[in-house]
Amino acid sequence: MATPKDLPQDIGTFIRDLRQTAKISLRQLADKAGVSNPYLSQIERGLRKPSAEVLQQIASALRVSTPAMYLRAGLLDGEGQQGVLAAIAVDPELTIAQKQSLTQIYETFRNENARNAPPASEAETPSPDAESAPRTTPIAEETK
Amino acid sequence: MATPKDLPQDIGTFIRDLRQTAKISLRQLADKAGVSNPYLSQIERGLRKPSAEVLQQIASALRVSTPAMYLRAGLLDGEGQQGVLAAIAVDPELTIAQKQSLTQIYETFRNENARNAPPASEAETPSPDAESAPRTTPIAEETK
DNA sequence: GCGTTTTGCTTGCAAGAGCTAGCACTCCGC
DNA sequence: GCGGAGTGCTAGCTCTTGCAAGCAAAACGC
Repeated sequence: MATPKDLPQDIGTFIRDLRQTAKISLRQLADKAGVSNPYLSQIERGLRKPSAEVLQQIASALRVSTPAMYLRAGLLDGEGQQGVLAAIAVDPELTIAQKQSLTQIYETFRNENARNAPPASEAETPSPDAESAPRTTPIAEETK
Repeated sequence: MATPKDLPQDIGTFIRDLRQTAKISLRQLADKAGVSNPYLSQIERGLRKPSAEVLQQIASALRVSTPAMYLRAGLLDGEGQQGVLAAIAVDPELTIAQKQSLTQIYETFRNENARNAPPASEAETPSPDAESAPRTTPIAEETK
Protein backbone atom coordinates (compact mmCIF):
# COMPACT_ATOMS: atom_id res chain seq x y z
CA MET A 1 0.00 0.00 0.00
CA ALA A 2 1.14 3.47 -0.74
CA THR A 3 2.62 5.19 2.26
CA PRO A 4 0.92 8.36 3.47
CA LYS A 5 3.96 10.26 2.31
CA ASP A 6 3.19 9.26 -1.26
CA LEU A 7 -0.33 10.51 -0.90
CA PRO A 8 -0.92 14.13 -1.70
CA GLN A 9 -1.73 16.18 1.33
CA ASP A 10 -4.92 17.05 -0.43
CA ILE A 11 -7.33 14.93 1.50
CA GLY A 12 -6.02 16.05 4.87
CA THR A 13 -5.92 19.66 3.86
CA PHE A 14 -9.29 19.29 2.25
CA ILE A 15 -10.81 17.91 5.45
CA ARG A 16 -9.18 20.56 7.62
CA ASP A 17 -10.36 23.32 5.32
CA LEU A 18 -13.91 22.02 5.39
CA ARG A 19 -13.79 21.65 9.14
CA GLN A 20 -12.49 25.15 9.66
CA THR A 21 -15.03 26.52 7.25
CA ALA A 22 -17.66 24.79 9.33
CA LYS A 23 -16.07 26.34 12.42
CA ILE A 24 -15.91 23.17 14.43
CA SER A 25 -12.98 21.84 16.37
CA LEU A 26 -11.05 18.75 15.56
CA ARG A 27 -12.63 17.01 18.53
CA GLN A 28 -16.11 17.95 17.56
CA LEU A 29 -15.65 16.64 14.07
CA ALA A 30 -14.01 13.47 15.34
CA ASP A 31 -16.88 12.84 17.71
CA LYS A 32 -19.40 13.50 15.02
CA ALA A 33 -17.63 11.33 12.51
CA GLY A 34 -17.11 8.56 15.02
CA VAL A 35 -13.32 8.48 14.78
CA SER A 36 -10.74 9.26 17.42
CA ASN A 37 -9.53 12.81 17.56
CA PRO A 38 -5.82 11.95 17.47
CA TYR A 39 -6.46 9.94 14.39
CA LEU A 40 -8.33 12.74 12.74
CA SER A 41 -5.42 15.00 13.58
CA GLN A 42 -3.03 12.58 11.95
CA ILE A 43 -5.25 12.38 8.88
CA GLU A 44 -5.39 16.14 8.54
CA ARG A 45 -1.61 16.33 8.80
CA GLY A 46 -1.15 13.58 6.26
CA LEU A 47 0.42 11.17 8.75
CA ARG A 48 -2.19 8.52 8.20
CA LYS A 49 -4.14 7.41 5.22
CA PRO A 50 -7.74 6.78 6.17
CA SER A 51 -9.79 3.97 4.81
CA ALA A 52 -12.81 4.59 2.64
CA GLU A 53 -15.09 3.91 5.59
CA VAL A 54 -13.43 6.57 7.65
CA LEU A 55 -13.61 8.97 4.74
CA GLN A 56 -17.28 8.17 4.42
CA GLN A 57 -17.84 8.92 8.08
CA ILE A 58 -15.96 12.18 7.87
CA ALA A 59 -17.80 13.16 4.72
CA SER A 60 -21.11 12.52 6.40
CA ALA A 61 -20.11 14.56 9.45
CA LEU A 62 -19.04 17.42 7.21
CA ARG A 63 -22.11 17.06 5.01
CA VAL A 64 -20.03 16.44 1.96
CA SER A 65 -21.05 13.79 -0.53
CA THR A 66 -19.11 10.57 -0.29
CA PRO A 67 -18.13 10.59 -3.98
CA ALA A 68 -16.75 14.08 -3.62
CA MET A 69 -14.64 12.97 -0.69
CA TYR A 70 -13.47 9.88 -2.54
CA LEU A 71 -12.67 11.99 -5.56
CA ARG A 72 -10.46 14.18 -3.47
CA ALA A 73 -8.78 11.18 -1.91
CA GLY A 74 -8.06 9.67 -5.30
CA LEU A 75 -10.45 6.80 -4.79
CA LEU A 76 -12.64 7.87 -7.67
CA ASP A 77 -11.87 9.37 -11.00
CA GLY A 78 -13.22 12.73 -11.96
CA GLU A 79 -13.68 12.01 -15.62
CA GLY A 80 -17.10 12.98 -16.76
CA GLN A 81 -17.58 9.95 -18.94
CA GLN A 82 -16.99 7.64 -16.05
CA GLY A 83 -19.37 9.77 -14.06
CA VAL A 84 -22.36 9.04 -16.23
CA LEU A 85 -21.70 5.35 -16.45
CA ALA A 86 -21.04 5.23 -12.76
CA ALA A 87 -24.18 7.11 -11.95
CA ILE A 88 -26.22 4.80 -14.11
CA ALA A 89 -24.62 1.81 -12.46
CA VAL A 90 -25.50 2.90 -8.95
CA ASP A 91 -28.97 4.24 -9.66
CA PRO A 92 -31.41 2.18 -7.63
CA GLU A 93 -34.33 3.47 -9.64
CA LEU A 94 -33.31 1.73 -12.83
CA THR A 95 -33.77 -1.85 -13.79
CA ILE A 96 -30.92 -3.83 -15.23
CA ALA A 97 -32.34 -3.63 -18.71
CA GLN A 98 -32.76 0.11 -18.45
CA LYS A 99 -29.20 0.47 -17.25
CA GLN A 100 -27.99 -1.48 -20.24
CA SER A 101 -30.08 0.60 -22.62
CA LEU A 102 -28.88 3.86 -21.14
CA THR A 103 -25.30 2.71 -21.17
CA GLN A 104 -25.52 1.71 -24.81
CA ILE A 105 -27.21 4.93 -25.82
CA TYR A 106 -24.64 6.90 -23.92
CA GLU A 107 -21.80 5.08 -25.58
CA THR A 108 -23.39 5.49 -28.98
CA PHE A 109 -23.56 9.21 -28.42
CA ARG A 110 -19.97 9.30 -27.36
CA ASN A 111 -18.91 7.36 -30.41
CA GLU A 112 -20.74 9.79 -32.62
CA ASN A 113 -19.01 12.66 -30.96
CA ALA A 114 -15.66 10.98 -31.22
CA ARG A 115 -16.26 10.54 -34.92
CA ASN A 116 -17.02 14.26 -35.16
CA ALA A 117 -13.70 14.92 -33.39
CA PRO A 118 -14.85 17.44 -30.77
CA PRO A 119 -12.46 20.23 -29.67
CA ALA A 120 -9.92 18.94 -27.16
CA SER A 121 -10.16 22.10 -25.08
CA GLU A 122 -13.61 21.07 -23.92
CA ALA A 123 -12.45 17.75 -22.59
CA GLU A 124 -10.61 19.41 -19.71
CA THR A 125 -13.24 20.29 -17.17
CA PRO A 126 -12.03 21.31 -13.74
CA SER A 127 -15.66 21.54 -12.70
CA PRO A 128 -15.61 18.46 -10.45
CA ASP A 129 -13.61 20.39 -7.86
CA ALA A 130 -15.74 23.44 -8.05
CA GLU A 131 -18.78 21.26 -7.69
CA SER A 132 -17.60 19.68 -4.52
CA ALA A 133 -16.96 22.87 -2.61
CA PRO A 134 -20.29 24.68 -2.99
CA ARG A 135 -22.10 21.50 -2.01
CA THR A 136 -20.75 21.75 1.51
CA THR A 137 -23.19 23.13 4.01
CA PRO A 138 -21.31 24.98 6.72
CA ILE A 139 -22.08 23.46 10.09
CA ALA A 140 -22.08 26.01 12.88
CA GLU A 141 -21.60 23.82 15.95
CA GLU A 142 -22.55 25.29 19.26
CA THR A 143 -19.97 25.24 21.96
CA LYS A 144 -20.66 22.45 24.42
CA MET B 1 -13.27 -1.33 11.49
CA ALA B 2 -15.89 -3.87 10.77
CA THR B 3 -14.55 -7.37 10.72
CA PRO B 4 -14.86 -9.29 7.50
CA LYS B 5 -17.38 -11.50 9.23
CA ASP B 6 -19.69 -8.52 9.53
CA LEU B 7 -19.28 -7.74 5.88
CA PRO B 8 -21.67 -9.45 3.56
CA GLN B 9 -19.98 -12.02 1.38
CA ASP B 10 -21.30 -10.09 -1.53
CA ILE B 11 -18.16 -8.39 -2.60
CA GLY B 12 -16.14 -11.59 -2.57
CA THR B 13 -18.86 -13.52 -4.33
CA PHE B 14 -19.31 -10.65 -6.72
CA ILE B 15 -15.65 -10.65 -7.63
CA ARG B 16 -15.53 -14.42 -8.01
CA ASP B 17 -18.62 -14.40 -10.20
CA LEU B 18 -17.17 -11.73 -12.43
CA ARG B 19 -13.88 -13.56 -12.62
CA GLN B 20 -15.50 -16.84 -13.51
CA THR B 21 -17.68 -15.14 -16.06
CA ALA B 22 -14.52 -13.73 -17.55
CA LYS B 23 -13.09 -17.24 -17.52
CA ILE B 24 -9.82 -16.29 -15.91
CA SER B 25 -8.11 -18.01 -13.03
CA LEU B 26 -7.62 -16.53 -9.63
CA ARG B 27 -3.92 -16.16 -10.38
CA GLN B 28 -4.50 -14.44 -13.65
CA LEU B 29 -6.82 -11.93 -12.08
CA ALA B 30 -4.48 -11.37 -9.17
CA ASP B 31 -1.59 -10.72 -11.52
CA LYS B 32 -3.65 -8.42 -13.61
CA ALA B 33 -4.98 -6.54 -10.63
CA GLY B 34 -1.57 -6.31 -9.01
CA VAL B 35 -2.50 -8.14 -5.80
CA SER B 36 -1.24 -11.43 -4.49
CA ASN B 37 -3.21 -14.48 -5.41
CA PRO B 38 -3.60 -15.79 -1.86
CA TYR B 39 -4.97 -12.44 -0.88
CA LEU B 40 -7.42 -12.43 -3.74
CA SER B 41 -8.47 -15.89 -2.67
CA GLN B 42 -9.08 -14.65 0.84
CA ILE B 43 -11.07 -11.71 -0.49
CA GLU B 44 -13.25 -13.93 -2.61
CA ARG B 45 -13.94 -16.18 0.37
CA GLY B 46 -14.75 -13.23 2.59
CA LEU B 47 -11.78 -13.75 4.89
CA ARG B 48 -10.36 -10.33 4.23
CA LYS B 49 -11.85 -6.96 3.60
CA PRO B 50 -9.97 -5.18 0.86
CA SER B 51 -9.24 -1.52 0.84
CA ALA B 52 -10.74 0.79 -1.73
CA GLU B 53 -7.48 0.84 -3.65
CA VAL B 54 -7.44 -2.90 -3.95
CA LEU B 55 -11.07 -2.86 -5.04
CA GLN B 56 -10.19 -0.28 -7.62
CA GLN B 57 -7.40 -2.44 -8.96
CA ILE B 58 -9.62 -5.47 -9.12
CA ALA B 59 -12.37 -3.48 -10.77
CA SER B 60 -9.99 -2.25 -13.40
CA ALA B 61 -8.68 -5.74 -14.05
CA LEU B 62 -12.22 -7.03 -14.41
CA ARG B 63 -13.28 -4.03 -16.50
CA VAL B 64 -15.93 -3.06 -14.04
CA SER B 65 -16.44 0.55 -13.13
CA THR B 66 -14.96 1.57 -9.81
CA PRO B 67 -18.22 3.02 -8.50
CA ALA B 68 -20.04 -0.20 -9.26
CA MET B 69 -17.44 -2.10 -7.31
CA TYR B 70 -17.61 0.35 -4.43
CA LEU B 71 -21.37 0.14 -4.44
CA ARG B 72 -21.17 -3.57 -4.05
CA ALA B 73 -18.67 -3.24 -1.26
CA GLY B 74 -20.86 -0.78 0.57
CA LEU B 75 -18.49 2.10 0.03
CA LEU B 76 -20.97 4.07 -2.02
CA ASP B 77 -24.66 4.62 -1.68
CA GLY B 78 -27.05 3.95 -4.47
CA GLU B 79 -28.44 7.47 -4.53
CA GLY B 80 -28.75 7.65 -8.21
CA GLN B 81 -31.40 9.97 -9.41
CA GLN B 82 -29.49 13.08 -8.63
CA GLY B 83 -26.28 11.41 -9.74
CA VAL B 84 -27.35 10.40 -13.21
CA LEU B 85 -28.87 13.70 -14.17
CA ALA B 86 -25.96 15.60 -12.71
CA ALA B 87 -23.44 13.39 -14.42
CA ILE B 88 -25.16 13.80 -17.74
CA ALA B 89 -25.21 17.55 -17.27
CA VAL B 90 -21.50 17.84 -16.64
CA ASP B 91 -20.35 15.28 -19.16
CA PRO B 92 -18.06 17.09 -21.57
CA GLU B 93 -18.44 14.37 -24.17
CA LEU B 94 -22.11 14.96 -24.82
CA THR B 95 -23.80 17.58 -26.93
CA ILE B 96 -26.75 19.51 -25.60
CA ALA B 97 -29.15 17.53 -27.73
CA GLN B 98 -27.71 14.26 -26.53
CA LYS B 99 -27.95 15.39 -22.95
CA GLN B 100 -31.59 16.21 -23.44
CA SER B 101 -32.25 12.86 -25.08
CA LEU B 102 -30.53 10.94 -22.30
CA THR B 103 -32.28 12.95 -19.65
CA GLN B 104 -35.67 12.28 -21.19
CA ILE B 105 -34.98 8.59 -21.61
CA TYR B 106 -33.76 8.37 -18.06
CA GLU B 107 -36.86 10.10 -16.74
CA THR B 108 -39.09 7.90 -18.89
CA PHE B 109 -37.50 4.85 -17.39
CA ARG B 110 -37.96 6.15 -13.92
CA ASN B 111 -41.60 6.99 -14.59
CA GLU B 112 -42.16 3.50 -15.90
CA ASN B 113 -40.68 2.04 -12.79
CA ALA B 114 -42.71 4.32 -10.57
CA ARG B 115 -45.90 3.47 -12.48
CA ASN B 116 -45.30 -0.21 -12.23
CA ALA B 117 -44.87 0.31 -8.49
CA PRO B 118 -42.89 -2.88 -8.50
CA PRO B 119 -43.88 -5.38 -5.82
CA ALA B 120 -41.48 -5.06 -2.96
CA SER B 121 -40.28 -8.57 -3.68
CA GLU B 122 -39.34 -7.55 -7.20
CA ALA B 123 -37.73 -4.32 -6.14
CA GLU B 124 -35.22 -6.45 -4.33
CA THR B 125 -33.75 -8.08 -7.35
CA PRO B 126 -30.45 -9.85 -7.14
CA SER B 127 -30.31 -9.05 -10.85
CA PRO B 128 -27.81 -6.26 -10.24
CA ASP B 129 -25.38 -9.12 -10.15
CA ALA B 130 -26.35 -10.29 -13.56
CA GLU B 131 -26.43 -6.74 -14.83
CA SER B 132 -22.86 -6.07 -13.90
CA ALA B 133 -21.59 -9.31 -15.30
CA PRO B 134 -22.79 -9.02 -18.93
CA ARG B 135 -21.26 -5.61 -19.16
CA THR B 136 -17.91 -7.08 -18.50
CA THR B 137 -16.03 -8.01 -21.61
CA PRO B 138 -14.96 -11.58 -21.14
CA ILE B 139 -11.23 -11.67 -20.97
CA ALA B 140 -9.88 -14.88 -22.39
CA GLU B 141 -6.39 -14.92 -21.02
CA GLU B 142 -3.86 -16.98 -22.84
CA THR B 143 -1.94 -19.44 -20.79
CA LYS B 144 1.44 -18.09 -19.91
C1' DG C 1 -2.57 35.09 40.14
C1' DC C 2 -5.32 30.47 40.18
C1' DG C 3 -8.00 26.33 38.49
C1' DT C 4 -10.70 24.50 34.79
C1' DT C 5 -11.81 23.67 30.12
C1' DT C 6 -10.67 23.29 25.43
C1' DT C 7 -7.57 22.28 21.82
C1' DG C 8 -4.39 19.67 18.98
C1' DC C 9 -0.91 16.43 19.29
C1' DT C 10 2.44 12.27 20.93
C1' DT C 11 3.07 7.61 22.00
C1' DG C 12 2.51 2.80 22.24
C1' DC C 13 -0.42 -0.85 21.13
C1' DA C 14 -3.81 -4.30 18.95
C1' DA C 15 -6.03 -5.74 15.00
C1' DG C 16 -6.22 -6.22 10.33
C1' DA C 17 -4.50 -5.60 5.39
C1' DG C 18 -1.55 -7.58 2.17
C1' DC C 19 2.53 -10.14 1.27
C1' DT C 20 5.93 -14.28 0.53
C1' DA C 21 6.97 -19.03 0.69
C1' DG C 22 5.10 -23.02 0.03
C1' DC C 23 1.51 -26.85 0.10
C1' DA C 24 -1.98 -30.08 -1.92
C1' DC C 25 -4.49 -31.10 -5.71
C1' DT C 26 -5.75 -31.73 -10.69
C1' DC C 27 -4.59 -32.20 -15.39
C1' DC C 28 -1.57 -33.26 -19.11
C1' DG C 29 2.26 -35.17 -21.92
C1' DC C 30 5.95 -38.46 -22.01
C1' DG D 1 4.67 -44.57 -13.56
C1' DC D 2 7.06 -39.75 -13.78
C1' DG D 3 7.63 -34.54 -14.07
C1' DG D 4 5.72 -30.16 -15.24
C1' DA D 5 2.17 -26.70 -15.35
C1' DG D 6 -1.77 -24.72 -13.50
C1' DT D 7 -4.99 -24.00 -9.72
C1' DG D 8 -6.59 -22.38 -5.19
C1' DC D 9 -5.34 -22.26 -0.56
C1' DT D 10 -2.49 -22.24 4.30
C1' DA D 11 0.54 -20.16 7.44
C1' DG D 12 3.55 -16.88 9.20
C1' DC D 13 5.20 -12.45 8.66
C1' DT D 14 5.60 -7.15 8.17
C1' DC D 15 3.51 -2.93 7.94
C1' DT D 16 -0.40 0.16 8.36
C1' DT D 17 -4.63 1.75 10.33
C1' DG D 18 -7.17 3.34 14.14
C1' DC D 19 -7.41 3.42 18.98
C1' DA D 20 -6.75 4.68 24.18
C1' DA D 21 -4.11 7.08 27.46
C1' DG D 22 -2.16 11.07 28.21
C1' DC D 23 0.64 15.45 27.36
C1' DA D 24 1.47 20.53 26.52
C1' DA D 25 -0.34 24.76 25.45
C1' DA D 26 -3.92 28.13 24.92
C1' DA D 27 -8.19 30.11 26.35
C1' DC D 28 -11.36 31.26 29.81
C1' DG D 29 -13.66 32.65 34.21
C1' DC D 30 -12.96 33.77 38.94
